[in-house]
Amino acid sequence: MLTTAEIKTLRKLLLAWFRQFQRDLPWRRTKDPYAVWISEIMLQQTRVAAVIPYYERFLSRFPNGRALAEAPQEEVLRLWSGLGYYSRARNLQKAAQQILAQHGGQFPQAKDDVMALAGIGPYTGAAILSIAFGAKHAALDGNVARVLARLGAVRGDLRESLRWQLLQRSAVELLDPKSPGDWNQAMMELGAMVCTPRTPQCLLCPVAKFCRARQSGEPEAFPEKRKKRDAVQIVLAAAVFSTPRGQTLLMPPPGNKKVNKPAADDIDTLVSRLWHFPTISVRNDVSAELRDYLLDSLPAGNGKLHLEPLPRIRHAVTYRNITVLPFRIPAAKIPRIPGARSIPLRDFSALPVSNLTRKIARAALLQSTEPAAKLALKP
DNA sequence: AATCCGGGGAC
DNA sequence: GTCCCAGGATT
Repeated sequence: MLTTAEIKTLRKLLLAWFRQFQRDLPWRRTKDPYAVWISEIMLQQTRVAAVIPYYERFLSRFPNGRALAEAPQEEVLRLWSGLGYYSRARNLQKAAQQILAQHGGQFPQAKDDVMALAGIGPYTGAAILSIAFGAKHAALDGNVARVLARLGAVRGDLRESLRWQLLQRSAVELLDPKSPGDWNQAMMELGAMVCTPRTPQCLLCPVAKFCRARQSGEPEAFPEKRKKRDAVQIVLAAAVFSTPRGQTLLMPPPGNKKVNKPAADDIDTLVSRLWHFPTISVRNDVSAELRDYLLDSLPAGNGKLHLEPLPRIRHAVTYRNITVLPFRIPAAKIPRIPGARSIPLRDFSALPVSNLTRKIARAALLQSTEPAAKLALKP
């Protein structure tokens, strides 16, 4: 436990450090609640470097809540394509529509109203309210939890309910009531830049003298590592149709089916419910199973299918290790399948796709015998 | 309380 | 290869 005087000193030291050394990030140049909101959603479980280009593009395409609320969902997903956790984008637009309908397009300032928005939980609500409105809410995320666990030498799994509540109380106690937004960002910045998971830079830490983990001699021993579930191996086969003009075929986002518990190799889930190559989960004879699947889905009389194996692709999502075996299928024209689209293999920017689909397209391009394709790839 | 959802940079 | 990231929704 820290004394009141120690807490005041700690606040002063950390805030001074933050104000001197903070990174210049795009969302720190504004207090517009809409912009702060977009940044906080994008930053969920996603690193700063990955977010920056998406943030810039998204705000330039959707400058305000109304533009976001009134856009086609596919356009929102298209701007999110590649960032992952696509329910964030779907919830983001839903919340924009809530704000338009219930708050006249103005981002709400009451905590209950903010927490009622789709995709906004305890962390994000506190972050937006403190940063955009200066409200006194402590934001507890993974970075802050680690910093607090080290400051107090907290043992055990931080995500455990009671322990998270303990950390939440610590966060509230330390919160600087004079500048809650800067304080929350300072705690996160410290966690991201100094008090890092593996090798904390205690020599650079402005509050090291208050840190019990440092006093213990092994700060990196906090917090306790959490155990992960065993990985499942999955093998998929994907069809990459290819016309002389460089067009290929993508299947539309799968509709929402009422499956309680999808299998680990459920294709709809693995393609993130976005546009995707014709894909199946395979067991034994890969090309034969893919051929059978295609002959079933294609209109009759499409002739013979020539399947050329492409280099295999590795992709990891949560607990799944996916191997994709792509096949290039030369075709004079793209077969007509209801809902499917013909698009250039070289440019998927018109449709929302996951990075798994991008990887398959890239493998097909690299393998292409067309010289121009290789030249166009490398900048 | 557990599980799931993407993806990749840092180590 | 492993870890985990400015978490939230769902069950």
